[in-house]
Amino acid sequence: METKAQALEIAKTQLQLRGYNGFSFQDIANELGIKKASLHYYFSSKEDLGLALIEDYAAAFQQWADKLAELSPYEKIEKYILMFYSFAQDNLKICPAGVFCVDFNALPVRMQKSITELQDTQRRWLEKALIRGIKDGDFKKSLKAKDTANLLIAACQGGLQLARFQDNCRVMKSTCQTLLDLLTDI
Amino acid sequence: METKAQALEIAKTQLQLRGYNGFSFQDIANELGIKKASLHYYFSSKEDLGLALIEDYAAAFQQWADKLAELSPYEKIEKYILMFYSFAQDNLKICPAGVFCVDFNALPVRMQKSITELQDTQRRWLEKALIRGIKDGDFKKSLKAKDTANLLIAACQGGLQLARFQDNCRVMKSTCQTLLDLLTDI
DNA sequence: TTTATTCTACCTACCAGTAGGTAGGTAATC
DNA sequence: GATTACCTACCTACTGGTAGGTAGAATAAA
Repeated sequence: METKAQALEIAKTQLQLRGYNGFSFQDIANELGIKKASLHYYFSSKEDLGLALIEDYAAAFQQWADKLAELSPYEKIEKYILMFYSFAQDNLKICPAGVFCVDFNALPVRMQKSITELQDTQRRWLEKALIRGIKDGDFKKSLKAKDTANLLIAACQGGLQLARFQDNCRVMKSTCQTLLDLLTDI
Repeated sequence: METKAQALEIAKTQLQLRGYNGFSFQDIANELGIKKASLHYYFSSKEDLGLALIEDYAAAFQQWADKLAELSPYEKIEKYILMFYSFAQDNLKICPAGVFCVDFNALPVRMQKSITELQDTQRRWLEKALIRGIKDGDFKKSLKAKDTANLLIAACQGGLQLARFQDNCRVMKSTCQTLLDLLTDI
């Protein structure tokens, strides 16, 4: 079972560094030191691996969100940005969801559905936090939760891409901080 | 010469819909109704095609920017967002630069350089408009041009991705409008 | 004005390499 | 003896890319 988890971990890294069409079973096998065919023992197809990757990330997000339940809306948003920032810090990785977006039209339908769901979950979580945050005065009263949630996701995803182009992970942080300031300032 | 331009156009569409690793010479040849080998008459390698794609987009941006020289800073930013929105309107395409970001680490060095330059050009253009806009009072005085330029790019790029996931191009528009409001409101 | 040459815009046929994937086997563990 | 965790050995389909050829248009030389 160790091997499967390792394979998944390698795949996740490759995905975030090179995109879904940018890595192969062979790459993973090489890094693991086993044969490519053996990977099919764990993942019957690349679609299968892709789905596992998405589910994994979805589960990690859920777990992450659960830990933050007690925090204030503002702190939640801060942590959300920080989560993305930690991607950038790690070799300028980008978010899995962002990766899949680019390849979206070249993806199997089941993966498309799964990734869309994941994205929806994140948006709903953000929206919920923002609704409370706006009511509580953490954020500007004039904000609409839905649009703001989208803006936050966009800034985080886009921020990761900027960081990669500028070869500097702090760009992502300052970009999102700029937005955060705009959301709170009265 | 017509064929080369057509090939480039098809490649551009494929790139924006499926990513750089999501289309092949064969795809383009099929759509053109010529043989794959004949494409190598125009583009000696895929890297060559990729570079042409980037240069093409860079030239188009320059031309676009030149036409806007007389507009006010605020109008320029508005048009910038609208340019991205027109991508989304056209089959939920995303920005070429955003596409290349995901595949970045899997790209030939020359392409990496070229795409980074393009991104820099856009950022400088935005920054210049913002510096004037902030001084003129089009935008909040407290804004830093550099960070704001990055935030705008991030929101546009990210907004396109959101639009694709939500299968609705207007999401991109409302996301960026939300940001624009935040940048102007006093 | 004819002839010779060269260029354009493709073609067929092929290459090595890699993609995802499968069939069937083996050695160790429960 | 069944299950687990691999393996070897293969397959088909496709990738980017090359070698060599050709019909026809353009250009230059006789």
